[in-house]
Amino acid sequence: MTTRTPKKQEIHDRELRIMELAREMLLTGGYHGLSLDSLAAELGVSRGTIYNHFKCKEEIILALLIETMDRRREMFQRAAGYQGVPRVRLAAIGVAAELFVRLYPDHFRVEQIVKSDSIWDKTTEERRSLVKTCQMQCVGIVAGIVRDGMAQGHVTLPEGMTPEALVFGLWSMTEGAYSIIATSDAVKELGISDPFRSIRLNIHGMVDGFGWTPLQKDLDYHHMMEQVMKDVFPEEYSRLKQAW
Amino acid sequence: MTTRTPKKQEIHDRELRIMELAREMLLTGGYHGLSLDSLAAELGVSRGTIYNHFKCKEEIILALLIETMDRRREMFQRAAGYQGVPRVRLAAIGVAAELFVRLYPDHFRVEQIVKSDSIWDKTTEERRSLVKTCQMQCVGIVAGIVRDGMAQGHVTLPEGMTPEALVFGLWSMTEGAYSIIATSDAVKELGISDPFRSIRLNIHGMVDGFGWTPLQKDLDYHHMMEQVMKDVFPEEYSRLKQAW
DNA sequence: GTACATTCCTGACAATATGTCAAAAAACGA
DNA sequence: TCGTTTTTTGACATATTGTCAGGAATGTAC
Repeated sequence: MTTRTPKKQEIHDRELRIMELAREMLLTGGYHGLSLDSLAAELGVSRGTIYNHFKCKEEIILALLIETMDRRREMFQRAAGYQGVPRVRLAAIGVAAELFVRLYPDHFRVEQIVKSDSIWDKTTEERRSLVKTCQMQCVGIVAGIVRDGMAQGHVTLPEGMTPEALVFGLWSMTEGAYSIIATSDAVKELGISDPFRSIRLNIHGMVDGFGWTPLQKDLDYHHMMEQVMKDVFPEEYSRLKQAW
Repeated sequence: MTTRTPKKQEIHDRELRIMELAREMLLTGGYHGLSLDSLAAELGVSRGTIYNHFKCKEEIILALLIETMDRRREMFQRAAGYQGVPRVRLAAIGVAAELFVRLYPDHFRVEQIVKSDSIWDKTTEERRSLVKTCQMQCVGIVAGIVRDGMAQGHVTLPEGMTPEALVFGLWSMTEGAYSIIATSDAVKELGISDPFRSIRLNIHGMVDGFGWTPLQKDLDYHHMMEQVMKDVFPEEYSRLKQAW
């Protein structure tokens, strides 16, 4: 199916190379660093050929975003399947989120660009809906764990608060934290040596605040998260340790 | 001092008009919506004149960012001066943050653009340091309240967690939430009718999680925040109500 | 009021983008 | 091998940022 004809194969391979190179350029030079002129030159094709693969520059960026978003969803799914009480499974999601952002730090660069620019008008409905689907699935996975916790009587949310609202809080905190870490050197100047640990502590505090058992003081979450890494994300874990 | 000569006054006035119009264009069309060509045309001057005011397009954007950041810092300062126990003062900061983002929704648009684009190289050191100073001052104000709470024995942070780390968590959550609200319609689809309320609940939960007294259940924070609005931000409050 | 100095404004110019498309080239199929 | 289809090309149209020499307006001294 992949190698129907040599030509098809060549085109398919080129698309991969376009995205690889585009990600590199975007990472080093931001939106303006991704020049279709240089991209085409570097690839040894004309600019017209690039437009045969993608309708416009923005479509390339969105394709890059979807690529990593998909990877994150896959990691979330694996984490959610971890054996244990719901709160531990929630912590496993945290492990996945942190591993993801540390393994693919350029993902946030791309996300920022997508958020800042009014690129949505130019892109195809198909790709846009892919982004949204991916987002909602991630939220759904986490909300499912919250529901499990409630069903098992481990946590009761305040009046008028839905599981999705709690997930929204978790999502906001991680999203905001990673964005601040990536774009500001404020964290260093605040004397925060390990911002990821800070966020973990904050999230543990928040979950504790809703009385979700077992509470932080009754379980060694730090040790547990190490375990999750080794059990669920062995490959990613070793890759991260190599990089550091 | 302001009206030294008619000419100086004219130039000064024009700078205000440039920023006003630039903000408008940036808000409606993002980074690319701000075209110096149209800007100059609309203002009835040549593009060269714009460059007499600002070194480059990015400087205009940064100037806009600083303008609103300054306004937020001023609001934070007022909130921190509210009479009450530290936790209530912290809630007052929350009121300020929420009022700010609702009164100046375009601020986040500008912030996203600044974060996404590699504009920092092009801008002057002077403006860049203004941004950072403003950030650090906001954090400092909130961290001071946390320190007050600790000094008065209302809260004890976990081993190895600094007041700045807690502020980092609060900052992340609000930053992330406002960014998600502004750029994704996910919140609506999640059935979250009032995302600002959701964030308030999450933050209350988090502060509760650290055992900061008086706890949420012992004080009517909802009523208290209404009071803060009327006491500390009467003008902003009425302006918000008008807009809605 | 006039002449001179200074400041300010202009619009053409260079450089660099993106996106389009007719025509050329290559690949395919019988 | 030859006609058909697909793919690639590069010139073109259009738009944008930033520069700068020269000209216009303004301020100043007498």
